[in-house]
Amino acid sequence: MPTLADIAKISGVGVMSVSRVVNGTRKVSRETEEKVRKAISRIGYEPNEAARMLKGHRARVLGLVVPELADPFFAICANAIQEAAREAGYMTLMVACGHNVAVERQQVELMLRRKIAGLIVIPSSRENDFYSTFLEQKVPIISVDRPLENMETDTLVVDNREAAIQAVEHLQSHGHRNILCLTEEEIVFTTLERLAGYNEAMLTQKLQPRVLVIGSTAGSVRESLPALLNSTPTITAIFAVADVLALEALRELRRLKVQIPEQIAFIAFDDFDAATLMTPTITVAAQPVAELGHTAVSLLLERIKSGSTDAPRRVVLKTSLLIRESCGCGILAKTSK
Amino acid sequence: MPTLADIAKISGVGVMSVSRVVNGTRKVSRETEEKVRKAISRIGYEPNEAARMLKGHRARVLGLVVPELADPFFAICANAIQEAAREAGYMTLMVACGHNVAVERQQVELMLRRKIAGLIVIPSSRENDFYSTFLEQKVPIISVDRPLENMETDTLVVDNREAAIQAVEHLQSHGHRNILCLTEEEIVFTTLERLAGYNEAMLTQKLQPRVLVIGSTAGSVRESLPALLNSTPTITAIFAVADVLALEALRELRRLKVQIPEQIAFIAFDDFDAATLMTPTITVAAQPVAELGHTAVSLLLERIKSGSTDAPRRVVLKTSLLIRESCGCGILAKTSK
DNA sequence: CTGAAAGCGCTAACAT
DNA sequence: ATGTTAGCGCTTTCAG
Repeated sequence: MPTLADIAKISGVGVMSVSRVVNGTRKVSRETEEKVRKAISRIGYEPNEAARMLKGHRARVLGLVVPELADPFFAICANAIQEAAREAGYMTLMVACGHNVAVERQQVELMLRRKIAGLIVIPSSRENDFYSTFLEQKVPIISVDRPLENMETDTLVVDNREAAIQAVEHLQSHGHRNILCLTEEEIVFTTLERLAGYNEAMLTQKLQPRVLVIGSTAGSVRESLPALLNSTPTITAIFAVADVLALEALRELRRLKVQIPEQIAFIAFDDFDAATLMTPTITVAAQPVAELGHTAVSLLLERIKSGSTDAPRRVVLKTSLLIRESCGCGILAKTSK
Repeated sequence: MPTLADIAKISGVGVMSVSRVVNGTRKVSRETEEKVRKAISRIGYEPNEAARMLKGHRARVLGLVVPELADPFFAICANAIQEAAREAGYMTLMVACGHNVAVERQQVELMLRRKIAGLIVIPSSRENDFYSTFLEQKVPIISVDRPLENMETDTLVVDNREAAIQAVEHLQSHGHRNILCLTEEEIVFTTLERLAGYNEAMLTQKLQPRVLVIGSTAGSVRESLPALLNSTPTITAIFAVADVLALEALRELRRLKVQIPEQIAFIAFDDFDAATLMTPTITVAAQPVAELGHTAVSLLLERIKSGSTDAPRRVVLKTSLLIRESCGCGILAKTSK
């Protein structure tokens, strides 16, 4: 693999001329450019990025840390991020840390050593002290979907609370008063916000919030849901704060032969594939996932280019309630309960 | 950001001693090690990977090229790859090229400049001449899911043909003789193999293959499927060679109020989420997606470590037919047709 | 076991 | 417009 110097020797010009031709940094005479191009195309040449970076420059690389890629939300978001980064001339160093903070901490340090220009992170947990090293080195960070608490970084989230309120109010508009909120054990920011929205919407209408916390084990829904459905007063609607929860619950309701939306109306978070395939189709609060990714890159690049250390920004994207059948909208003769 | 030399100065030892402590390369006396560690923890130190690489070493980085991440198959595969790479001490430079060869070509060259140690690729097209540069520079490649044609690289695929045969034979065992194969316009390797398997299974039983090619536009199924279902002889079963096709077809069948499996039995490729959520649940030919990812990394690392240029290997993983309801297995009184 | 020197491939900063 | 020089931060090499 030939170096700049090799090309210089062959084409009979100085190294800097070659460098200038390769990078288009400054004017070079027609003929030297010709000579250099000829030499390059003859023996081939690939600039060595490592050498370039030694001059103190940062790599044209963005770091991306997500909890995992198997989850469509993260995957679609990562896809959009990669795409946007690429279009801006950056490569993407990606880590799926398996929801594991130890891995997150270690990999993030490795990214720093590789001199990434900036970092986009969907934090796996509340623990995030290790990101301070980035700020010390003036490497900008943006957190997506969940904030990095107590960190002076840009943040991009969706309006989870408002989305939950919308969903619950919609169920209420169908006459439901006993609405169950299905939430998860692991306390992540988004879940809490949605739960808060649920509570707010219920209390505003002076309704009693009823929350079922689902453990992380697969059979967890199966254990707890049936009993709850038979309790008094009878639950007539369910709001699930995450798609995984919704899927499990729907499987269980299906097994119990519960009619949706007649016996139980249902609204879930996230517009998962199956939502339009099931009978009935599922009404969901949809997040602008790809937009989240693109926006994250824009915000980050802005910081990188300007080098500004102004007060961190918090950008909030809107969700949209996709009304389908499971909320009861498909049913013509809906009697109020 | 302090350098090795800084640490050396502070701790009052030579740079090489510092280097040796940091890398654990060779024996260092207790006390120098002590001094160095102290200095490091006092002012902090992060090795500069770029400088390390200048000595001709390749980066501990694997390249990963996939068509996109929004598709769960690629996402789960990428997830497994990242995980396995990380566990082996490699970072992952990832590109989702949007099924676009031009992007693939360009990004792959950038990876080369970054001195990646090896490349894992799910090719977006048949065009792949640009990968030859890697082989020239002795950077190993492994192609996953689809082979790199005419390239001397390791390949990891699943047995698509056999999977299709299994699926079609299963439908035949239910008495179906008029089985429609739903396939896509874009001619990718996997699709062709599955189609070939379908044809083989049909011809073996002296049955007439019937293939419907679905265009890439969303409404394509809606246009062509209804007419076909009314044609003679009546189709009684469908085999869809990809999950996207299956989803579209299932949506359409649902709209047409076609009973599955009574009127039409159905088997699809890929174990998509919705398969267990729909009514009926969908029988599928499932690929070992995560295993595909892990195996790819193992094979690649083997090459990287050994540096061997032996004949390329082709590893074939088995699929499994997950029998659920849509094939007709749930129906007790199944009359042969 | 330790240190000094050379140089990896490139570019910023000066020369010319 | 072009060439020359001096490093960037590290490790390989060779001497102590």
